This record gives sequence, C-alpha cells and structure tokens, in this order.
Amino acid sequence: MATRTQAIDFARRKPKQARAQDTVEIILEATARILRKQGREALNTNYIAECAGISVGTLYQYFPNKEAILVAMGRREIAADEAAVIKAMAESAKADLRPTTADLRPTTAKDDDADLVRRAIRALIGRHRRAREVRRVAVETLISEGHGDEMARSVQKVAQMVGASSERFLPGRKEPVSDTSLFVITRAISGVMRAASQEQSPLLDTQEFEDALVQLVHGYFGA
Amino acid sequence: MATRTQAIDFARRKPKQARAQDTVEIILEATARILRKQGREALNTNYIAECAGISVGTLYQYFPNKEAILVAMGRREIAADEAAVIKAMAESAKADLRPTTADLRPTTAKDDDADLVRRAIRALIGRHRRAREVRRVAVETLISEGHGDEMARSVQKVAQMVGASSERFLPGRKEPVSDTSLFVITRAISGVMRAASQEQSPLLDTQEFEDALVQLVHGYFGA
Amino acid sequence: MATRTQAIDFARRKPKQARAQDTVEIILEATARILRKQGREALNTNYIAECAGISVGTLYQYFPNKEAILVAMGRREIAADEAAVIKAMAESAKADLRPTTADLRPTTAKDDDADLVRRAIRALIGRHRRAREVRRVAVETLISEGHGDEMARSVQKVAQMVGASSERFLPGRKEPVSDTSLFVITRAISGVMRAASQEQSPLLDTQEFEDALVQLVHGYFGA
Amino acid sequence: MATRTQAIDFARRKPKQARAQDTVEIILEATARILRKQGREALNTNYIAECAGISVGTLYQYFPNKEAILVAMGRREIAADEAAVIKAMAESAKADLRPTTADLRPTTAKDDDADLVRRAIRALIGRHRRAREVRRVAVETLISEGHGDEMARSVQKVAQMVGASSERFLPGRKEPVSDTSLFVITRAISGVMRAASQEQSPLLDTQEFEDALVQLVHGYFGA
DNA sequence: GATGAATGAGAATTCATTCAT
DNA sequence: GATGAATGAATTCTCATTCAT
Repeated sequence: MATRTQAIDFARRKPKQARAQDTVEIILEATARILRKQGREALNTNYIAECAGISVGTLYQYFPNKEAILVAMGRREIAADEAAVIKAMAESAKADLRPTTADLRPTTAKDDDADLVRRAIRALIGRHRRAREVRRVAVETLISEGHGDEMARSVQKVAQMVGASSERFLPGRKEPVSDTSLFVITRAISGVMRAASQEQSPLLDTQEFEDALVQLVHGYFGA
Repeated sequence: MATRTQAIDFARRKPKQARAQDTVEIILEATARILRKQGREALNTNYIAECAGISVGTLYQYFPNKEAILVAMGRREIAADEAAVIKAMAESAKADLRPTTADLRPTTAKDDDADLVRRAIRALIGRHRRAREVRRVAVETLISEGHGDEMARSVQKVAQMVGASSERFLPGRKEPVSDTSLFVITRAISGVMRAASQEQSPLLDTQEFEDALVQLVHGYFGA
Repeated sequence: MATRTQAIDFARRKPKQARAQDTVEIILEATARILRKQGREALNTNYIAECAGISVGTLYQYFPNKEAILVAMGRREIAADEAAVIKAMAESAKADLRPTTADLRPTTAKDDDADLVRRAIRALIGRHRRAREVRRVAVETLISEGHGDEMARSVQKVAQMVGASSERFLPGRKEPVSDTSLFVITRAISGVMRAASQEQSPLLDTQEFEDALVQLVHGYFGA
Repeated sequence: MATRTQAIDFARRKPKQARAQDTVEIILEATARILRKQGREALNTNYIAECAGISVGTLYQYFPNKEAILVAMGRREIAADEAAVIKAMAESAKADLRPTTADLRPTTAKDDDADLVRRAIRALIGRHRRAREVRRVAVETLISEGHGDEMARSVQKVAQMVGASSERFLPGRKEPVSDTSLFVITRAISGVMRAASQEQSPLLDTQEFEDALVQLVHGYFGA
C-alpha cells in the first residue's frame, strides 16, 4: 500500500505542489504555536488541525501520525540551528565584533578563531532565546523516535567546521579534535543553552553569558 | 532524611507506619522499573500499581496523581546524585587516585583540587551510567511541574562546595566563582552527562570521557 | 426554537448538519429512557452512549460533560412545560370546558379566567403525569448547576401571562399581582405537582386533584 | 448474623451506651456540615469519617452503608420539623402575635386558627432558613430509598392537627378536611418553602412571605 | 483532495467497603 | 470497639485515527 510505504520516510505524501507544501508548513506552525503557548499537555492532533485551520483528515494526509509531526519539527529546528550557525560563521570575516571581555582574548592570530566561536555561540543563543518548549518537545521526540543520530550528526558537522577553521589558526595543535572532545564540547554548549531556556534564566540575554560560553570553549581547547 | 521528607511533601497521606513507608518505596521502584524497561509510553497508574503488586487505590492513597510520583522520583534522583558526589568528595583526602591521563595534570598543589573535581565527576558519571530513562523522565517532570529550582539548587550546592574547596588550593583566584560561571559549568557538565545517557553513548564507560570532563572544568577556570 | 438554541449553548460542537442534530436528540432520549426505567443510579456516560447506540466519544463531541446532558434535558422539560401551558391557554377561548366542581365557581365574568387557570393547570398536570424521574433529575441538575433562574423565569413568564389575562376579567383588582404572590402561587402549584409525581400519588389522575389546584389559585387571589 | 438483621432497621447497632450515641451524633453532624459547606459532591464516607474525627471503620460500625446515614439524617430533619411545628402550635394560646397584615384577618373566632396556621408556618420557615442542602439531600435520599411515606406521614400528622384544631373554630365546615385537600395544601406549603430555600430567595426573611403563606392556607379553605 | 463525525481503547481518578491489627 | 491501609470495580473523559461523503 502506498500509504504504508511512504510512511517509512515519515511524510505520507511528497508535497510537490505549492499548496501542499503550504499545508505542511501551516501544520508545523500551528504545532509550534501550541507548544509555545500552551505546552505539550495541550498538544493533540485535533487541536493542531483546528489551529491550523484545516481538518484532521487533511492533517493525516500529510503526516502518518502524531509523532511524524514532531519529528518533522525537530528536523526543522535542527536544520535552522545549523543554518543559523553556519551563516553566522560565514559572515565572520567582514563584520565588526566588539566583545566586551576583551581582556580574555589576546590580540593575536587567535582573534579570528575567537570570532568564529563567538559568532557560532551567539547565533545559537539567539535560536534558543525563543521557542523553548518547541525545541524541547521536538528534539525530544526526534531522539525518542530513534532519530537522535540526525541531531548528533548536525551538531557534529558544525562543530567540525569550527574545528577545521580553528586549525588554520592554531598551528600548535597537531592532531585534529578527537571525537570525545567534539562530543563533550558540543553537548556542554547545548546543555548550558538548554538549561538556560528551560529554567528561563535571565542570563540568556546577557553579554556575560555569551562570554562565559566562549570561555568554556577556549578553556577546553585552551592554551 | 532529606529524601524521605521531600517525597512526603507531595504525598497524599503521611505514612506513619513502616508498612506505608514501604508502599511508597514499592511504588517508586515499580515506576522506575517500567521507565527503564518499557519507557515513558508504557507508564500509567494502573500499570504501576499492577507492577508494584498493589491496587490503584492504594497508589492514590500515597500520591495525589501521576505527576506526583514522577516528581518524587525526580527528587530522589537529585538527592541521590548530591549524596553520591558529596560522599565521593569526602573520601578525596585519603584514597589513592591514579588517573590515566597524568599528562593533563601537572603535579603541583592543584593536585588535590583535581582530585576533588575528578571524584565529583566520576561519581556523577556513575550515577548516569544507569537508569537513563528514569532520570530523564523524572527530572523532566520535576522541571515541568515547576520544581526545576529544587534541582538547580542541589546542583548549585554541590558546585559551591567544589568551588569552596578549590579556593584553598588556588591562591591565585581572589574572587569567588561568579553566578554565571557556576551556572555555565554545572549545566555544561550536566548537559554532557545527559546527552551521553540519552544517546546511549559508549563514551560513558571510558576513562577518556572522565578526563575530558575534568579538562572541561579545569580549562574553564583555567590556568 | 428556544429549546434547540439553548441546548446548543451548552454543547461542545455546534451541530450544523441534520445528522448531528439527530445525535443530540438521540442522546437526550437515551438519557430520558434510562432515567425513567432504571433511575439516576444507573445513569452514566458509557451507558447513555450504549443505549443511544453511539460511542462515548461521539457523546462527548456534543456535550462537554455529564452534567451538560442533564442541563440540556432540564431546559427541554421546562420549555416543553411552558409551551404546553401556553398552548392550552391559547385554546381557552373556543373550547367547551365542563368542570365538575361548578359549585366552587360562580357563573360570572370570572368564568373565562377560571378557564384560563384551569387549562393551565390541566396542561401542567398532563406534563407531570409522565417522566417523573426524568423531570426530577433534569430539573434538579439545572438548579444545582446554577441555572435555577432559567426555570424560575419560565414559570414566572407563564404566571404573568395568566395574571395579565385575569386582570381583564377581574375589574375589582386594581394593582397587578405582586412579586411575592407570584412566587408563592407558582411554587405552590409546582410543589404540589412535584410531590404528586415524586410520591407517585394516584391523585395525579383524578379530577378532584385538578379542582383542588384550581381552588388553590382562586382561593389565594380570592374574592 | 446480627449485623444483617439489624441492618434492616437501618442502624447496624443499637447504641445503648452514651458514647455510642454520641458517635452517631457526631457522624450525622459531620455529614450535615459537609452538605452545608461543600454540597453533595463533596460527600463521601471517608470524608465524613475524617470530619467526624473518627475512622471509616468506626463509621461502618454504626451505619451499614452510606445511604443509611442520609436516611437517618432525613428522619431527623423531618422529626425536627414536626417537633418545631407542634411546639409552635402548642404555644399558640398564650403568646402575643402581632401580624402585620391585620386587614387580611377579621377579628373573629377565626383568630385563634389564624394564629395556629401562622405559627406553624412561621416555625416551618424558621426550619427552612438554614441547612438548605442538608434538607434537600437528606429528604431526597429518604424518598429515593423508599421511605417517602415516613415523610408524608409526618407532614400529614401535623396537617391533621392543624385541621382538627381548626374545626373547633370553623363551625361552618361540616366534613373533615379531605385527603386531597390535605395533600394539596401541605405540598403547596412545602413546595413554596423548598423553592425559597433552593432559589435562595430573599423572601424567606420577609414578613410579607409569611403573610402570603398564611393567606394561601386561608384562601384555600376559604371564606 | 478535503472534511469532520464517529470510533473506542485506554488513562486517570474516586470511593464504598472490608478486615487484619 | 477502634483503626486506617488496602481494595478494585466503576466512572468520567481523552485523543489518535478512520472513512463515508
């Protein structure tokens, strides 16, 4: 059965047409909105459909089940994170960065690296500042549905980009960053970010917080 | 005992008799078992009661609702973490620690501090090595039910103990650790640990992992 | 129609289609049937659904909870009472009424009034002769859910109609019937009727009973 | 079995001792208190026991089941009504009654009768002014448990007393009051009273209300 | 493709009652 | 006699999913 088969790649129908694509969008947005405003408790397919302004039947034409919606959202979040960080790093060369904690960073060749790390972190903080519940639930579902690897891969990818760039500027470091180190530093950053979101920490909006995270990275790969 | 008392806060009836106390225990254990073996999906009050070998009615005599059970478990987990870490640190003075990555730690006065941090981390890793789902769900509930502060407080407390001890051995550092630093380092450690559990990372059982975490702390408060 | 509209006030979804409207009807009828045959004890949502030949889910698509069903029934009863009485009074002009207790009523201009009162009472008795438990439970719920005013208003309305008509034929009475009188006479009639239903009094089927009630009204406002 | 047998007369054990008698009292009072303050919804045996300061087990030593408690309360209410009315009537001869609506009652031999009716009604109003929910639930249970006759009998008894006394003063009336009349007038009074309680009517506290009820009786047995 | 009424298994919770201590 | 922990059937209500129109 077509349905069954397609269910495997978690989107019941490949939306080729613009309208169908929109519907998917609308569903995902409605889901995010509910998550943001009422929390996971209030999330159910009927309500998603209602908020999306479509019927449940239509919803099930685009997603085989509830989890698929969350998984799609999770992927989207991760992709958006990735894009945001990469974009930020790409802009690194030109922009003028005036960090407040200049004393922590000697004005050497390392500067560019600092910029890179700082920019990546800043971008991430930006992403986390909003849609806490959305992220949490979506990512959680992604993991619990066995797609945790996708997330890990994305994080790893960005981390490696940072690592690769860094090497150019850190001639002292001979070997590439180990897998363990990569794991630890990426999860450390995510963990701090996540906690700040979840605990609604006011730190999320301070420069001090950004500095501390930058310091965490530099310290770890440190002098 | 802290654990006991707090668990009761949220309980429907104060179990005065030994038997009642046992019942609470039995319920919590059954809950943990289900979480561990079948996951959150399978968790429901009827099933908990069945697994605990009691009736639903009895369950509701000790907990006003499902969440309360998870909250109690969360508190228990946290308290156990705290106790484990503190105990580990207390033993720090006498025991002989032979870390494999000796090169990371110069043999100076800092040694004792390193021991402290390492011991704390080692204890934490130990705690995380088991009952991943249990921790996750319980702690999550704790947070989502608005008791996130309790967890934060516990973590903070331990962190401060480490910080206080450290100062003795780091005469160079004049001021106490700032709140931001405390937040960042504790959440970083927790985040890494949590990710390792959740992603079922094999790293959790390696010495390399422990070393990396120790390095994360030392690097952050760095040279 | 008032009944329909009000019933919907309390309903979960506005049934736009004919089928849906029927469903509401079917639910209410099943409820009445249970109340009549097995009493309040036997009334539960699962059983209502079963008797109605629908699923519980469907039931809850039309009523947010059990009470709402009873409230809807109560409103319906009241509206039907009102309609029955008004209809009876409207027919008053033409029909030939041969009351058995002619001696109680002098053959004067008051006759028409007597007709009016008698007709109203006769209609009410007719309504009460059936569905005792249904009325009792439904109306009780209406009141206990805080909708007692609706009932009062309906009763008052009819009473005022009677009062207004009476004035035409009782030139002797200058002032309109006071609120207190209205309250007392309407509740007196209702009380007697209710008791007759509840106590399953055989009086309900006698002419003597009707006469006594007519006499109660006439006596109260009496000569 | 002793228990079974005694259950039939609705009190599991005949409390011969003072203490036992007290316990029954305490249970009934706790029940009334709950009914008054939290309504029927909140009424359950465990809660009654808790409020009464005894254990459920003890409660079941005095009442075979929940209904028995309500039945006992109902009987008590009725008995108290009866006693209050009878007492009021007994005092009729001496006391000085200054009704406000003197115009309604010509100063003839009927005066004493007026007093009697008025006193009875006044006493009843007094009883109804408090414990609305208590009465309602208790009496309802009494009826629904098939003890409606007891209530009817009590009401009838009082009514007959009034009727009997009246006759002395109403030489014109040859026959005793008919059963139908008795039924109608007693239920009319009860109905008005009940409605006033249930609808929380402010009339309950006015002289006008008392007058109207007196008028209802006098009008019915009319000039 | 869209709709939304219907489904019904399943989950949380209550409460009258019992019985071992 | 008193206690109160335990019981579990019963009840209310939810929500993912289907399918006739």
